Amino acid sequence: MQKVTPRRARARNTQIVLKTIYTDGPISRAEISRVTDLTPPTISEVDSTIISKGIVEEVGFAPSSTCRRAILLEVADDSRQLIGVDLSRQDFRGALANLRGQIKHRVDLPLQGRDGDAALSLVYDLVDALVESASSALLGIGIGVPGLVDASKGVLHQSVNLNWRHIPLGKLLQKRYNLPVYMANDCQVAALAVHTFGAHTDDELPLVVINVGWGVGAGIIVNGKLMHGTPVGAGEIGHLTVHDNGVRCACGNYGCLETIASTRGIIRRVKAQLDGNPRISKNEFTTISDHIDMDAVFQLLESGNEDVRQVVLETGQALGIVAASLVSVLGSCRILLRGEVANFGQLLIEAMRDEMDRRTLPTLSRVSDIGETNVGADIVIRGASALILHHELGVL
Amino acid sequence: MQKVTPRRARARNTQIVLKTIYTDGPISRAEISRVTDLTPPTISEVDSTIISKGIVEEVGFAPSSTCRRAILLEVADDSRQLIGVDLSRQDFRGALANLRGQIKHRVDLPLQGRDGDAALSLVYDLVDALVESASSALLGIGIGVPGLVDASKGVLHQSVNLNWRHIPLGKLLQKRYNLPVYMANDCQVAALAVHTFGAHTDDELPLVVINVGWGVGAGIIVNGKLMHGTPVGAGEIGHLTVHDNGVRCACGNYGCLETIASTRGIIRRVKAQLDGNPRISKNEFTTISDHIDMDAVFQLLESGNEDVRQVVLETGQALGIVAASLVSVLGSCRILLRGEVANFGQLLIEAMRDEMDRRTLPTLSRVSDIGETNVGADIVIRGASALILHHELGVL
DNA sequence: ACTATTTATTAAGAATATTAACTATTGAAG
DNA sequence: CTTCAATAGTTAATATTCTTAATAAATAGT
Repeated sequence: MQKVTPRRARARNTQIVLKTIYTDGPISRAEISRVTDLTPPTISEVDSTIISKGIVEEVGFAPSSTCRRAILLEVADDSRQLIGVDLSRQDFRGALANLRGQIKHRVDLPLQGRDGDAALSLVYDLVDALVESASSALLGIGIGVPGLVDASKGVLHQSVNLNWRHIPLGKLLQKRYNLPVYMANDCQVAALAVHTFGAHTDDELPLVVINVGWGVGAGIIVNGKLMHGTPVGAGEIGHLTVHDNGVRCACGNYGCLETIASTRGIIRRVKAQLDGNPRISKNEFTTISDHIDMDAVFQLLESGNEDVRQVVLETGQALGIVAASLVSVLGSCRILLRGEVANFGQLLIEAMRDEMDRRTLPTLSRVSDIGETNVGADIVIRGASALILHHELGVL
Repeated sequence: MQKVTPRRARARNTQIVLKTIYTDGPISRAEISRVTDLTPPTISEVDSTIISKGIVEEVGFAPSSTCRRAILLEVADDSRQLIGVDLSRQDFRGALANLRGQIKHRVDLPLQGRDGDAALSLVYDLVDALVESASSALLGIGIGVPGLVDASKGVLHQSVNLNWRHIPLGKLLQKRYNLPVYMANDCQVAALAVHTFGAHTDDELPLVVINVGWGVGAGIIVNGKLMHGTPVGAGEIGHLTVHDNGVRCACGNYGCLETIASTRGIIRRVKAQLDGNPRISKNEFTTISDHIDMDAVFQLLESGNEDVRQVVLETGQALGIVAASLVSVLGSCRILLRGEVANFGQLLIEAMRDEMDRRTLPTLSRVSDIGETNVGADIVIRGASALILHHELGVL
């Protein structure tokens, strides 16, 4: 708990005003006053400071009748830039985004198998290039990274693929660039992107974004705040057991969600199905089942292959089991899928929904939702930049 | 988001000071200043107001050498009273508690099958009696009630046994007694009791209190705050499926946790085991298996009955499945059992632990904890009074 | 008695939000 | 064209609060 000084009080009220302009703008001072319950003089004072900083600008007049026209204020979207970094792929990606999370400049650096210090130095290269290209003042650096992240300390405890352990990435970058640095797990950051830039309207339900890729993880937002876990580990659903007698997982247990609902798991099962079912070998994509990748799986599904359909349904069931857990713990929530697997569309989602309904209190599942994310491919980069928005401007 | 006025800033800082005295007291003004980072004049000012209100008092001097002795401040435990009400039992119970949650006066009113308006009027009788008996100023009314509660609106949406639906209990009581009223689900309130009055030291891990009684529910506290669900439903784990081909549950699904890990479920299974195993009928407690209750189950277990032991292990496994879900969603956490079932002790807990370990990421389960609550029989009453402490005084 | 040291209070100063008064703008009515 | 009602926005004065700086108080050792 932090004490409240007049300065902090002002900072907080400024955040409230800024958020109001960000979400409701263009908006007049008088209207801000009504919405926030702050008095007009305070609004004027606060506005004059954020206008002088260039974050907000006057953009014209509101139409009016029988009285003075109101001056409309709007956030100057390009007055600041955010550096969003996505370290969850085979290539390190980063971008400069504006205050709306719109990407202005992109940098991709192929990882080419690097890990450890070499990978770290690639992060520096990436951010160097972005800082170099910035066309307006930088508000900070946001990072989405796979693995266990202690967001409050800026420490990446474990990232298997990068062979990083207990890297104080936050401090390292903060010192090098002298900018605020915020980091979180890539799944969490993706959830933040949906929450901040997504098209959903109701802010009520807890939001869960499940990422199904090489591994499986979830980002959870409750009451507009990211659940980090204390200190780490919220949303680590990939190793929840979903098949009592399933295959062995790298974690040592059996039947983890990742063994079923991950690109690896799906491809493995499709292969197994096809191998046991030689008639399929006529299909051009699968003459040698070793060549199967997710694209091949999608095409097989589209061509009406029943084996693949079964695999997709199984995947949905596995995800449905976990969805039931999420709903039981968090209460009714909105669950969104992300990753290549989302391309399975309604077939997957309906299987998931059925399984969830079967496994959880009807009262809760009835008001819960399952769908796909609508943010697009840059979801992690944009989520990472949203981290900065949240912390620096208090926007949402 | 609420604007910050000087008045609110002061209120917040007062809360910080009060909390410091509550948790660290007896403590001197100078020490409070160091801990909270507020300056000595502010501390003096704030203290003088809460001392004049009687909530805090000077209780002597700190031993000192070579300098002026510090005056120690302490919360006047009995300067205010809290009304805590537990509506989750067959009799309605309530009590007057002091600021430490120590119970000063108790009222029990047998429900005798009443429900609906008759039950509501019994609540009035209960609170009437408590208000009557109050020996110092009342800070508010806290209520723990079974069912789905919208805490922010004070509405009880559903309480099956009481046959209540959408009762605005908060408003009703607030009007009748003109006191602040806070309510939450009985399981949530129990978690709050553990968090506020329990003996655990680290405030880090999320805390989950699982109540196993006629039904099963959990209260979840993350970062010192109760998760309510939005608007309701967090911790409703009773109807998470744990047996794929289990028995039918009242909720319409099959194999819910409640069908296994509840007093009903346990007694049902013990009966079934004994019925299929006639040699046991020699046992005096079970000559007619219809007479079995939880006491009989405990005695059978103590006498080394293998069937009952199996039932307990199964119960632990079912709870372990749910524990795995909790840990996967929330991250590592401390899970405490409460209710009659906790009497099974280590046998149950170890079964639960084993199953959880088998079903969740070792990194997370390793730093998670399973145990029993240490608050005692009045846990709901005390938790309900803790609700008032939190909201009115900001203590924890 | 004097001093060093810590505690606590008092007095003055700076920041902030509020109230009340005032100016500015706009379309419509006279 | 002037006046008026209504709303937007600013200015000046006031109150609250936290902070800094100065002051008083207490205590054990010298």
